[in-house]
Amino acid sequence: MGPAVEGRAVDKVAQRRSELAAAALETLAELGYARTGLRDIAARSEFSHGVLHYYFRDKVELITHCVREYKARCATRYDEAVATATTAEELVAGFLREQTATLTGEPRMHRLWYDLRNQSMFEPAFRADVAEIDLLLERMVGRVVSRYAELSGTRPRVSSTAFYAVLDGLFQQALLRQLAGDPEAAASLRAAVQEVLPQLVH
Amino acid sequence: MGPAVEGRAVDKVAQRRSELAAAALETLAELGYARTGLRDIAARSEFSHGVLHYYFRDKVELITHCVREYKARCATRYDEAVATATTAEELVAGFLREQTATLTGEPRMHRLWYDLRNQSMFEPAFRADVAEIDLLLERMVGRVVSRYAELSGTRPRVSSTAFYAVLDGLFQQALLRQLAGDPEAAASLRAAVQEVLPQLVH
DNA sequence: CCCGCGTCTGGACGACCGTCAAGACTTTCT
DNA sequence: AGAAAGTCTTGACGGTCGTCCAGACGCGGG
Repeated sequence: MGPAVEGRAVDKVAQRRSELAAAALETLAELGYARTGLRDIAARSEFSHGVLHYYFRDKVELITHCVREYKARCATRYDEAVATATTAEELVAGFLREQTATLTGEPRMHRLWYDLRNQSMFEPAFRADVAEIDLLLERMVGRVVSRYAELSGTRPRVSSTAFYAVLDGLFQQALLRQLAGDPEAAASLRAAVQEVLPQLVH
Repeated sequence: MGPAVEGRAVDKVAQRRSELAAAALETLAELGYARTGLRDIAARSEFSHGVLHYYFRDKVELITHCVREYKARCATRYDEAVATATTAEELVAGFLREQTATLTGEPRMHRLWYDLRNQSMFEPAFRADVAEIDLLLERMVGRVVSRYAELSGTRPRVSSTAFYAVLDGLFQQALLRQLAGDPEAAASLRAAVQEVLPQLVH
């Protein structure tokens, strides 16, 4: 029979799905979407490849589930900096610290995000989830910007949509350089943001 | 024996390589890197799949050659607008016209570019070519910006590297929306650029 | 105890992949 | 004309892919 308490069963299944999704994320971050097979994912977990179809209908559902879990981690990255900063300079410093830390610390995770976002341009099945995460990220940037404006007594000169796109473009260039082995990548991202940001909020 | 005049032979071979590269570009733009096989490419040409290894050592060289041909087309997109504009407003108008035209007219080609640029984050074999194209695009943007500054009697407030990253970020967001079927994608790109640009050059 | 169910393994399937080689066809030179 | 070189087709190769399935394993309830 199934588990005595249904809630427990759901939890157990959900936990295993989460476990497998974590292995999938790690694999995708290392190999990229184009080179990742289900056997690669299973090899990074403690199970065999067959179990993936026990917990997920197919590959698309597995990756979709991955992306959903990934989302939760990302979209709160700067919230602490927003909450603790008492001056505009402090906020910028906290933002830059966090941004460069994630650039050098988790570059593989970020290239995965860009990879999946690109896949959504080809594969409609990914579009809804990608758009949702993108919106979360945009709002996160929006919180930073509006707090900055508040602290500095100024106001944003551009919409938060545009702001997010701008910062994302700068970050993506830095990520390309970081992954190409450029040791100056983080520093020049810092410089570029400090160059651009004051122009857009003043 | 081979052709009588070696120059002709090279031309012939180069032409066929170009022909096959064009078919490859079309296929990649339609299917994306992850889903494109050599047989798909051959099917879009008038030859069979075996010929690809006659003209290219392997898949990587084929795609690399594609990307190199693609580069030539892209990096001069705004040059005419730069050359003909006599006022700053005219230049902006020409830039925006060209940008929105390419967004709605060749979205598949642009998603391919972003796809390949992302692949270079995983596959070192693509890095050199991608970096080279990115540099060409950056310089193209640089020409637009410096001409704008010249015409308007102002000066750029940020480096051309940052400028390129910013515009690229805006374009990428618009492309995502365009491919998701948003009919407002081009209009909001226009709006965003007009919002951001004056802040960065004034 | 053993039965039944949830869980997991490991192999098999057909399809597709990049690569390659044998040979047919075409063109060019002697 | 005959030979040789260049060009292209075809089919095969070993491998990997996503998917599926028969069965083994563990475990709690009859």
